[in-house]
Amino acid sequence: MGPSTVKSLSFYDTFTRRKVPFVPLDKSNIRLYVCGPTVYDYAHIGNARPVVVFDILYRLLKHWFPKVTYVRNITDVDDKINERSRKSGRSIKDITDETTKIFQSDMDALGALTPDVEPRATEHINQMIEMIENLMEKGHAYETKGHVLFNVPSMTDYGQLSGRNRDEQIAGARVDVAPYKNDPADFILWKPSGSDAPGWHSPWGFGRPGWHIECSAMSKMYLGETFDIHAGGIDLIFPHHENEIAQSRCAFGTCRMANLWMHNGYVTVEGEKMSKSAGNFYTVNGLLKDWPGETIRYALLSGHYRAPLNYSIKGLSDAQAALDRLYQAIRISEDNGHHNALPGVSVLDALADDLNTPLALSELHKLAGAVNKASDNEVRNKIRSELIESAKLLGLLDKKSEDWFRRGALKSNSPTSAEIEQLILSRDRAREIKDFKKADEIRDELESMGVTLEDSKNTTTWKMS
RNA sequence: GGCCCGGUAGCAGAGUGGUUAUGCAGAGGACUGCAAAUCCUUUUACGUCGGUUCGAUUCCGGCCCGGGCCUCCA
Repeated sequence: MGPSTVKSLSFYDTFTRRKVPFVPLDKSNIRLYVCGPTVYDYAHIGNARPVVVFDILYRLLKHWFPKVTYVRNITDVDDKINERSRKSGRSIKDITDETTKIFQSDMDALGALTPDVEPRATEHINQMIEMIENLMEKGHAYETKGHVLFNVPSMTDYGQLSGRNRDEQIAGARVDVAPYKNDPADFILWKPSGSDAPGWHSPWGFGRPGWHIECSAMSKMYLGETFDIHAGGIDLIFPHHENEIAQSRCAFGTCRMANLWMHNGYVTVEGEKMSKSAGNFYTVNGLLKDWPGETIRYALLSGHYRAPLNYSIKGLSDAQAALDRLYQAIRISEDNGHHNALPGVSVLDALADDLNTPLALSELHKLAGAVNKASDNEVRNKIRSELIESAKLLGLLDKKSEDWFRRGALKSNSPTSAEIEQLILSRDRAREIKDFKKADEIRDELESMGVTLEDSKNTTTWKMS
């Protein structure tokens, strides 16, 4: 082994369909945009995947560069929201405000850092209108019957991200072409609102924006006309990101919107794609009632972000077991001085190579094994610090290990800590007088309450099993 | 129809042209009053048929199987 060398960052770019070295536009400020949620319902585990995966990207970039600006939008104007409002009788603001709050606290529970900016679409209507006017002036958009549409044929190299030409997509279209479109591929920038939908005054009458324009307008506002990385779920490649590119590049006259496009794979349930429309989804909020957020996070990281991830309860319990092992390694030497440790090179390398989180996790386990095996205290503490610093990059192991193992608050029927400590004391007394029958009875009693004891040389610790 | 991904041991899941992934589960052992945790040893692999090669799970091609996208979608 030579001296430890850290690889440079490289990521798979959807646009060029290959792994490319990361070359910042501006080393002093890395600019990252990730498509955020449409706030009308609880986030499901599939919505959480890009949040967690690109949270690691954010952490990694922050480790590499002095400043990163991370923008994740909140889509709070959308026909699905309108429909939810109509059906529930609740106001749109009520729904979007509450859903946003739940989303933020759920993602927080998953250990995702808060983005630097979380712009809401409804607070950027003016920027969108401005951009649409710009597109019209340049001949890329037209108005018809209250709708403003982007004219796809006006952009000669449309379709590069998704790798399909215009004829192909028209030939394969599953949906009838709206009669007001000049070209079947054209898409909506602005549409009219009646009394039943939210709207804003615009040069084209009272209306609301189309789906794609918010990301173009808000990324421009916070990150500029061209920025480093644009990321999101794989299903956003077409049409969402393709159309964002069309809007931004045509409005600004740039040759690219983002330098690098990253997309995470789907989460499946029982091998099938999970989606709100299919109804087969697990919400993060629901999962948090049964599992620590860190476990849910670990499970999301156990597969490579571009590969499909099959979600299962088995996967969660595997993740929990894996975290138990990591926390156990930290636990055996809880209070030692910090060593100003740096993340392990192997962990950094794994993440630097297109966010290889499964490999990074395995390196964490190797470090944990090294901690367990270390005979020298000094060495053990050093590796332990390295483990903790490495895990930070993955947003893991940030709790006190005792808190991790005593996750009692999760289950309402669990005994209190005081009750457990009391029983342990009784058992200790029994053990002192070698009444092992009684000692074992007490342990069995605790076990039946979900508490596992661990005797060490001079003390007994416990954990929730 | 067009385009794009995969198929690795019991499960999950990396990776590599020849050398241990990793976690869980299984087997044996150490430690323990007994356990738990930990440590040691250990059993199951690379869809299929060809090609390139001294050598392929790893590269190339055919085939089989599975999945996704083609204007709701993370």
